[in-house]
Amino acid sequence: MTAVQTNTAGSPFGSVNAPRRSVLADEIYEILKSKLMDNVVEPGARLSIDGLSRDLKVSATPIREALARLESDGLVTKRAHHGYTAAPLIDARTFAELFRMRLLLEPACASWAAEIATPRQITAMEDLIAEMKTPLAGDGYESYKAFASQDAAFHGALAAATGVGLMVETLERLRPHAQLYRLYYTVGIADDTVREHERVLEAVTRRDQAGAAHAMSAHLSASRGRLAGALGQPETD
Amino acid sequence: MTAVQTNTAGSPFGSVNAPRRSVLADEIYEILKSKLMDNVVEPGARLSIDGLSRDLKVSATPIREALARLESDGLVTKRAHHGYTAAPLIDARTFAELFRMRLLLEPACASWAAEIATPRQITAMEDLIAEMKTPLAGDGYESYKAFASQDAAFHGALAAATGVGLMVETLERLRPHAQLYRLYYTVGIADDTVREHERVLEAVTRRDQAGAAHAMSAHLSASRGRLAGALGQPETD
DNA sequence: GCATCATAGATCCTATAGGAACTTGTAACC
DNA sequence: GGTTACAAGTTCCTATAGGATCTATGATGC
Repeated sequence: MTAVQTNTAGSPFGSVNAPRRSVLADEIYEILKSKLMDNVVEPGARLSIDGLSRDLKVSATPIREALARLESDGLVTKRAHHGYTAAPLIDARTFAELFRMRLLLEPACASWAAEIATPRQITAMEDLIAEMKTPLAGDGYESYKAFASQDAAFHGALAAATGVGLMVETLERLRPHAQLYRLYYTVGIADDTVREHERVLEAVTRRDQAGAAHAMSAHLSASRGRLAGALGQPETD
Repeated sequence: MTAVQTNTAGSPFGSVNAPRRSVLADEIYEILKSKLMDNVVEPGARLSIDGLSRDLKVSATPIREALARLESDGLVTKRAHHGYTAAPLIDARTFAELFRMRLLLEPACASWAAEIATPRQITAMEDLIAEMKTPLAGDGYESYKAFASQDAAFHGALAAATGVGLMVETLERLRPHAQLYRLYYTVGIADDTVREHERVLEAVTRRDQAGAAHAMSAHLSASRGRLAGALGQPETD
């Protein structure tokens, strides 16, 4: 945890001359959420309120609020009088549940998107796929993280193309990519993923709902198979 | 804490002699969550931190924490420097999305439960159905609330019977019954609901996965039709 | 050597105080 | 009558202080 005080104005969070559009607690929330999603804070790591207060040079109050929100988000766990801990790394059971839910939700998501996605949304998804084809710069860990981020962006854009806010929220809540991205490090980046995304988007583009659902189902099953090895378990089906 | 610790008669949180298993912020969270889920706090109502602090006779700190958690839960909304508001009543769009997601999730839920529900879990669901058949005591509003609570309990038990924690969480997060129960007041209590629950459970009991899914799908479609009138919109499909 | 107890330090939790921001009411002006 | 400016009151937000709880370490007794 490094100090955030980078501004000569004395405020940790930007110019004192600009009107505040958010409050400190919101900003702390975003900073901590980012660190948790990016695994800058390791899964299972202790999060000390006093420590964060010192590091971020703010009082405990906004820290507590931010952590309370993150608890409800499922990103941290809290034990009374003991403090907060970053949610643990995904285990085999959660992995299985996660893919089971994804295999229920995301083919339907693709099908719905095939029904009503706008040309603009489709173009945006094409751009995301093109971006995924660009060789990634940087060393191993960072490139896997970037890949996972692109992967997540494609799935997120597809959900948004359904126009069903509750689908977007439901998938966001599962946080598949934040939970799975570390597994990419073991199994490597898969060109297959990009091709599978392309097949999903082709079906969406030609308004083939069943095709989109099938392509997404195949993508998820393959993804599960690729990642399962990283968990030290063989694929079960 | 001195005021609460020495105040036996007026303590909002029970006996001062019992060891505290939770902290004040947790208890405030439960109290407020209960009031929001039960609509004791009206949808759209202002929630004043200072007001709650005075009413509950605690400082603003645990109030703020509890509200922060409830914001992430989706039960309240917050505007910086303006305060918190109870989440608004369900509108037609959210209603449509809610049933769309339920029709995706809950037939699968019933199917999964048909696969692995234990006899004990099935018996518990039978008990819940029997309870729903008991004529409800009390006046209109309270009986509709009780009915909605029983309805929710049956669906919750079914989700638990899948053994998939993420399914339980996902359905909990949608909070269908807390959002819909007010609509029961307009359309009345439906004996059909009980019969539909019975059909779902019969299929689960005989391990008929497709039958369970179909029965749940029929139940949700019928429920949607019954409740849609209360929204001032005709059923669209 | 092991178990128990006491102590110190760290951390968590809540109350309180003070400043910032917002809302409402009133007076002055056109 | 409508508009603008200002003041007062209310509420939100954060820092600080103090007490409660937990953890680790050392001392003592068996």
